[in-house]
Amino acid sequence: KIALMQNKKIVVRFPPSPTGEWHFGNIRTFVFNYLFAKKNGGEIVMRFEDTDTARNKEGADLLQLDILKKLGMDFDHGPYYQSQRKEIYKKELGRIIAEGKAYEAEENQSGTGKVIRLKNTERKIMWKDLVKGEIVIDTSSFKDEKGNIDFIIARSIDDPLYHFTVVVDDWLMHITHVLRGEDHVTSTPRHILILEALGAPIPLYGHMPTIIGENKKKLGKRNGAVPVREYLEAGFLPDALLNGISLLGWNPGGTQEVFTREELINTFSLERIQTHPAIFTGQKFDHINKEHIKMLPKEVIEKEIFNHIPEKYQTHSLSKSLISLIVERIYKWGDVATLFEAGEFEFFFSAPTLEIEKLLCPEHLRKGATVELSQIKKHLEIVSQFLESVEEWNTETIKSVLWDYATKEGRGIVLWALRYALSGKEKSPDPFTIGALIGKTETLKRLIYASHLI
RNA sequence: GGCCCUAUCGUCUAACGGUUAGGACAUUGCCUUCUCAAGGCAGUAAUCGCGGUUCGAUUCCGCGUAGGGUCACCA
Repeated sequence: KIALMQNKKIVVRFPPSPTGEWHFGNIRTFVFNYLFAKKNGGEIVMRFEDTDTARNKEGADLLQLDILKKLGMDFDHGPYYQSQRKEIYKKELGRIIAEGKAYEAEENQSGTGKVIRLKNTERKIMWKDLVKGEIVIDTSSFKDEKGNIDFIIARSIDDPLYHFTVVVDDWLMHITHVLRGEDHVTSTPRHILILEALGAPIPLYGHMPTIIGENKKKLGKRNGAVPVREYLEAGFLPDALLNGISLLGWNPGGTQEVFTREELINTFSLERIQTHPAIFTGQKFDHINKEHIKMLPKEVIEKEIFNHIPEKYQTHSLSKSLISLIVERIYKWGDVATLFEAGEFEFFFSAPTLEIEKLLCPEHLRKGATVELSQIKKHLEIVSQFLESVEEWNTETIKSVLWDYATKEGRGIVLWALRYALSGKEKSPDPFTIGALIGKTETLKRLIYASHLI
């Protein structure tokens, strides 16, 4: 708010460590930064915090950047790498030492050198957190086991630690809003102290609640943290993912739950971020994704589905006709292949194997009538005769020629037998649709085969 | 354990002192020209506990309980 009043351009940052993959815990922080910046015409700085070279993972930065790109989350500055900014930290560190605000201390964990500490006094530090409200923390809580309140900001003049580098960068990169996870709440007073020593302005802080796993522990590599990449690979839409992630710990107040990217940006506000942790289950993601699929143009849906049909079926002329059947059975593109792999549509491509008894419909569909295989045989033969006469072969004509007969003889009985004869499955699309798709010749062939079985 | 934060259906959440505590996902049942899918309708399900303040508390306060975060020469 203050920044807005000063008419200062909003600048946020996203500072991941290149130590692993995005999961829903850490990506959510960036999503909120992204939405906040876009909503307010601000800018985003991308900055890798890679000063702990031992923890860095080769290529993690590129993978993180790639995911961001796939999600359509762009940034305006960077990516910067802290490992390439050591001279800057050295200069600032040297300055505050010279000014007497920090000092070299003799002690050292390994006993082989010095360490740099920031001078500190016991006092209360307060800031108005953008999501949590006013927070007061006493610096005396920084005391180490020896009672030393001066905390370490660098291993040496050439080797600054996280608290120092973040603060210097946030200052030099003109960050106005530091929006980060709740795990940084207790380090905020340290940052303010360093900022004061530096003579730098203090940005606005906002700390979002943690996302926890089903065991109520912080989401992490070892705790249910599914990589966002896997969701992308499973065929979730980027905008749907953004929608689902946003709803984890934020909502605009009404009953709307499906939002386009634009709607998300327009309605986003820090005030409506939740103050308690949210459990990540991924439960709503399927549903949200389906809703997003429905918003897509018909041609796009058809194209995507076709592209996800396993190759060996793609070449078959039937594949395109199956699309309308597929669309209502999937939540995400990856489900298309799953459907085929599970053999759900196998009968469209080759005649099914049948078990005679299954031609009889289940008890509860018979409406009290007794059914025998000999009757089924007769039904199948008569149905074949009806179909024989159909000239224009499609779902409607097939249905109309059979409907009265099925109604008279018992729809459950006749249609079940017909459908099973065509599909070999207890659960499948309706027999008229199947018949229309596989063609008159194939339909009659399967019916005759089934009746000969009896 | 110290310090900080939090507490509404199974889950995500709405209700800025007065509601039959709302929605969504999931779940259950029914309907929808046999099954499945899709769609429609309906149902089950929550204010952590105890004290205050108040005519009236989900809402404000205190205590308790529970959960989260953090206490590095990691970030």
